[in-house]
Amino acid sequence: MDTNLVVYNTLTRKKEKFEPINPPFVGMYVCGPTVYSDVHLGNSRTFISFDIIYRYLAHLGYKVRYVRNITDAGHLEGDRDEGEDKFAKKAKLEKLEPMEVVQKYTIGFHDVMRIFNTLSPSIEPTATGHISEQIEMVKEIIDNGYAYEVGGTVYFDVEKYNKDYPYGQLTNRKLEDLLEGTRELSGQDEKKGRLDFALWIKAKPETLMKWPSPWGWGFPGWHIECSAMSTKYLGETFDIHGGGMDLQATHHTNEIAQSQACNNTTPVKYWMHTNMLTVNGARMSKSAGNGFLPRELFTGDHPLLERGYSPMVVRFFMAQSHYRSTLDFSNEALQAAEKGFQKLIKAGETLHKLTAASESTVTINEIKTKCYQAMDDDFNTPVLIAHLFDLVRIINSVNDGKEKLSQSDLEEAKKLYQSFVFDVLGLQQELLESTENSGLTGDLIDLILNLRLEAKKNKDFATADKIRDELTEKGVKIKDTKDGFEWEIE
RNA sequence: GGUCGCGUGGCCGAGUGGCUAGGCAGCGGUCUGCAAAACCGUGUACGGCGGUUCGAAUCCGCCCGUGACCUCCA
Repeated sequence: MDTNLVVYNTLTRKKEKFEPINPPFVGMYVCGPTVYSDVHLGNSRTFISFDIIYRYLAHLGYKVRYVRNITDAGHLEGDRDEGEDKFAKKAKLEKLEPMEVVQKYTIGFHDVMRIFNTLSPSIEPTATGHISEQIEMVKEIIDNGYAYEVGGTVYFDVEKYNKDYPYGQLTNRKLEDLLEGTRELSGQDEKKGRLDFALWIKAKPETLMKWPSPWGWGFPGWHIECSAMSTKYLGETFDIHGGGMDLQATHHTNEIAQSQACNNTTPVKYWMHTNMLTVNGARMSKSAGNGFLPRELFTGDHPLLERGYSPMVVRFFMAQSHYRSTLDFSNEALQAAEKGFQKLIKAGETLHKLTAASESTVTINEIKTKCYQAMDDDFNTPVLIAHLFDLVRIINSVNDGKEKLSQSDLEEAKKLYQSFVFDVLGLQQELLESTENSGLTGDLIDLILNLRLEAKKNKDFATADKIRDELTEKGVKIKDTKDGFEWEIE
């Protein structure tokens, strides 16, 4: 199959035509969360971005195997292979078993993903579930001469590797430059090279999460899980590997080195990285303490938030910027997104009430072409949304009787709307009022508004306005129509 | 210090060597008893200074500002 899709490849720093290795199949691996704490909004952005990418690939007809891991072991506090285990630390803090920590935050992560309407990956493997695969991989790397063991810990020999392959390729750096930015080895260090990193780490007596291995009891290094699991489920070379930009320099660089050293082949054809979410211009991060939890955002329970914003508003807000751009968070920007989102969704409702004319006065096909062009250009969702607002204008104009759509164009418009708003962008209608509309409350509001209608007919505008003002104050928005009214609860 | 970005009208945010991005807000109009919604019209934006070019916000150079990574974080 042939498409016009072009993707930006971090590896080459260029946009490239997307040509999967085994079409129509596409293998995509995305680095998932380390489940030792709540995911914040910045994390969510990456997964929402890749959700849209996944959805669009599927929409184009690719058979995508989407693998997103759960890191539930082996992630140390520092990346110098000497810090405390993140799970053990959290477990101590919360007086839990490490696996209880894992369970708690895995469930929390899934909840957030569901609320944001992201599709589940095809496979969601865990590090602890693939210890033997990781051990096999480490053995292989040792056999190939790119790793060495010191007292139960196995290190990757970066300088050796760099003689054969470009270690700093992903971030366009030379080994010398990398070495410069690294501290000297201290007398106590057991690694040979300053850039060497652990593939397998010897357990200390107090280590809780540990497994037997050829090098004694220990646990895997952080990077090896992704190499092992991507190889297992997607093969030695697969199409897309994604993750946040912050993983590029260390995690992904090491991942490439490990896979290459083990399998003797380049692991990934297209590397894709999403940019950071910022707050007041600075990166949202756990350590900076400026990270929002999704829950705080929805309820507005955060000092920086004026009020809450719904999950779909947030999703729409994110889609309004390109995944490779930073996105800055502010109340003003969110409120603008909220209005835009509502406009888009309302037009969708209007679309289904339209009646067809004998012929069209506007063309839908042109917009459709532009929508595909936008997404084909490295998943350019902000441009896609701009075109969808052209469709919105047409829908509303037809509704106002100013433009006309033929039956076939009307069908085309519905299809277009469904495809891009719901299937690709993954937005949903948030009809909080729908249950209320059908209940007693709805009946009562209809009753009141019918009384108001009579007042209007009698030119008793004082009463009519009073009813409207008071209902508005209670959150019932009223729109008068030609021969009646519409209302909705805010 | 090294690597890579970014700087677009009131706010957010795309983009292209010459042709309207879009959303929100504002202003004027249509509609309406008045509103709301919708629609129409409206903004001569691209950090600064040079250079290339018939033409640059878009390419090049320098400068200023700012951010990310190089140390845990998507």
